[in-house]
Amino acid sequence: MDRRQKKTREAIFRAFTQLLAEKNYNQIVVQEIIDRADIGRTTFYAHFETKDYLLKDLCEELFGHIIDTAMGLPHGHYHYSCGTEQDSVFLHLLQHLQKNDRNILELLSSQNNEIFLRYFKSNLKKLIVTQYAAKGLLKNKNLPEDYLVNYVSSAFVETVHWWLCHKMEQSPETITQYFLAVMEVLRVPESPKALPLESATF
Amino acid sequence: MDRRQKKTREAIFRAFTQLLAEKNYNQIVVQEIIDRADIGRTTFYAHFETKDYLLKDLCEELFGHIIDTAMGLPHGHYHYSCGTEQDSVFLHLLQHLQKNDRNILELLSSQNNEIFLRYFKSNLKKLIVTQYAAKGLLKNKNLPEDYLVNYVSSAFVETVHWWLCHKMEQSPETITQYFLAVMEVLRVPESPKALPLESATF
DNA sequence: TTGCTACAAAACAAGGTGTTCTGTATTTTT
DNA sequence: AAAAATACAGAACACCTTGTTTTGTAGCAA
Repeated sequence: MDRRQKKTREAIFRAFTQLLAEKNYNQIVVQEIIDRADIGRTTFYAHFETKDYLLKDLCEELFGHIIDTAMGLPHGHYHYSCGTEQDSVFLHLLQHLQKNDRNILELLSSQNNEIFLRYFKSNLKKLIVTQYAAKGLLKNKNLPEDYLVNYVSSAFVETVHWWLCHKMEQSPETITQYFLAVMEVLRVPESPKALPLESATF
Repeated sequence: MDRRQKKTREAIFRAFTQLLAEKNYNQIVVQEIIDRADIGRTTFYAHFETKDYLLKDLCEELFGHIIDTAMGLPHGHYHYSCGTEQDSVFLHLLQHLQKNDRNILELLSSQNNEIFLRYFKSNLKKLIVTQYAAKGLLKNKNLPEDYLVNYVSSAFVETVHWWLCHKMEQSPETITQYFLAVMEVLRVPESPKALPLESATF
């Protein structure tokens, strides 16, 4: 790829990312991106058709990268047993996030977080499907499989969101424990018969 | 309230709701709302400062109404036990949705569903806090309470979303069962010691 | 009736969008 | 190295949307 193209593209991404961390997506105007990236108006439109496509491309780069890395992990043997969830894909994702690769945390914590959490969830679903559902690991005679795929993805993304709202004070291990705790229901497809009601009673 | 004001306000809401069911929120321009509501430009701005405030007011009317109704239910005694979850607030919410009061389903199913699901979740959180958390029903020694509030709210909204995506083919009772199934973990704050791993192994 | 209020219509400036044109610099091809 | 292709800058543009202002009319309430 032409060195000029690459530089321009990166300048646009950088400017856009900065702006997204500062203000609402809807309030960002193309001219601001152009000014901050210090490029010509024509150049921007030569690279991206609209602001929406720019966002799409940015997200694909960001989450594609994170998820692909997680997918590349040795898999198929993520066992949950108290204290030894070291090789969970989820723990790995959290650790990856903590590193703040490509300043993704600024985006996930900004006022635009819903946009990015949506992309995150969308990519995570693909991961859940290929890593778990496709291997029959999400079979449950009481619940539809796609309901569970959506459930697991949402729960994880919401866990990440909660973590970010708490300024990531907890360790990735602690957060993984929280998540696995609410996922525990997946381990026992049969309703437990007579367990003591100790907390919530719906 | 002046009869004219009321009529205008309703005409704007009606036009806006129609447009939201048809196209993306960002692509709706004020002039379209004005044209469809058949009012003067000045009149619109006399009622709503911006399109965003219009959306906010609409959502407050819609979800405030639904949640308030649910809050008005006799509460404090929603017990889960197989087959008798008839008086769950959640079941009641689903039944209320099914009635499609104020055409809320069109909005929740439209391409703008994320906007409305967000408002839904926000109001639902308040309900969860006042109906459950404030009464100590969400205490769990392993998980923070606000984590659980967010978890329950998200899980329910995602369940509703899943239901809508499946054209609401299942009965509210079935959906309530799905939801309560994944909420089951809240009933047993202690990790079960040695249950057989039958399905997912994270 | 007398105000008061809501509304309509038209015009307006300001600002954003996406395109076109011209000319220059950089990269790639021959 | 020369030639051709490509990426870019800058300016101008037609067009659209926004939110306000102005003027005049009709409905409502005291």
